[in-house]
Amino acid sequence: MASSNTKQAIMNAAAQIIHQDGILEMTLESVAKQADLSKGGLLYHFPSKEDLVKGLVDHQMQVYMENIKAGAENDTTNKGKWTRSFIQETFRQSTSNKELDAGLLAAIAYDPNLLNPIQEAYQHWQQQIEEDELDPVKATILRLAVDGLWFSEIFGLAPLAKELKEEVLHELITLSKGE
Amino acid sequence: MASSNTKQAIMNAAAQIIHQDGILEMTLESVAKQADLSKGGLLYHFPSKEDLVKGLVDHQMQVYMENIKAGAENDTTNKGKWTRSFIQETFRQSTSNKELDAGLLAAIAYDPNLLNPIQEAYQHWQQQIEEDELDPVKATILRLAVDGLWFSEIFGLAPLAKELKEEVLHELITLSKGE
DNA sequence: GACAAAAAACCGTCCAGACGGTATACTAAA
DNA sequence: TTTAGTATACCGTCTGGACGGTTTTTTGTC
Repeated sequence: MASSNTKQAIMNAAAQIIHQDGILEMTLESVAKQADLSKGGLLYHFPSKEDLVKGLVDHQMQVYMENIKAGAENDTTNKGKWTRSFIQETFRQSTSNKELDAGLLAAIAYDPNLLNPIQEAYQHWQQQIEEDELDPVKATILRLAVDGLWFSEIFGLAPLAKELKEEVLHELITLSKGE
Repeated sequence: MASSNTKQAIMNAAAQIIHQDGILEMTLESVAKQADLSKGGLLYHFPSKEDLVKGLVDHQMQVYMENIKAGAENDTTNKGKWTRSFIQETFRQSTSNKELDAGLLAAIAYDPNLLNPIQEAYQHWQQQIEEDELDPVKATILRLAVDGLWFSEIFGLAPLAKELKEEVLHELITLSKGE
């Protein structure tokens, strides 16, 4: 119980360091310090650095997956429900949740294999989106657009002004309701 | 003249290692070996590792910028020319040029500040796209969609099948020609 | 064109520091 | 007294980069 909280604190600390100072600054010591813990204490919860990165990715992905599934299932309109849920949830993650960003970057830096769970989830979503009672090409463009928005936030590549961002989201949702 | 070739070879080597083995494997020694050079020789051309990463980013961005500018200027239709050029060139980069990917990932890992030139270029393009005689929201969505496509290639997040990818490109270009 | 001198390109070794991880000791609660 | 959790000390390895040297290319002069 303390264990679970500490684990969470450690992952938060790691994500924050990655976000602020870059991946190379995320050392066991720096994470431990940020989480107000000793290196030994950290290693008790994550026996290796790879375990830490894996923990980051897996934990964030679990939430991400559950939310998208729930969004699709609770949508009263069948047509485009997966596309819509994907748009909503990815938009939300991209603007508020920096931990998934950190996990993504850490994973590709430390070991591309750690991306596997994310890649599998995406494969599944892409399939749902292509079979969403919409034109597959247009639906895919909607998916790519939110991904692009997320991308722009991660790397700071002309992230959209708040107002434009809201308009883009609104338009994407509208388009997800079909022709 | 040998200098220029060697520099290019070194950057190629660095990009290849990043792409194959990840950022952490890109050490001065591994790059030197891949470029068929000694560590001393490498450090002659790039006095520090940061210089190497900066070189990667700057060189690739220069090409990227020139191509987008040229594409817009050579477009006979005024409406949507920047959006179209951005789509074309980013699509091209995302499918064939892995060096910009490598530069992007290396930069964010080693020092987020190294992303500045890319960020400035994007800011400029975004502005052109918003003033491209198209609906700004729709034009922005097109931009984001190609970025999303690039994103999907970098991280392997459900990269599109070849055929779908072509259809998406075609549709984006069509949409860039206005309502 | 010959050739010395200077500059450019390149090599291999060495080292201080940082890092991941182990071993072990401590502490508080049950 | 056991055990989960934390702390401290320590070790072996790797890495960036400094450095002194060597080879190759260019340049200036006759």
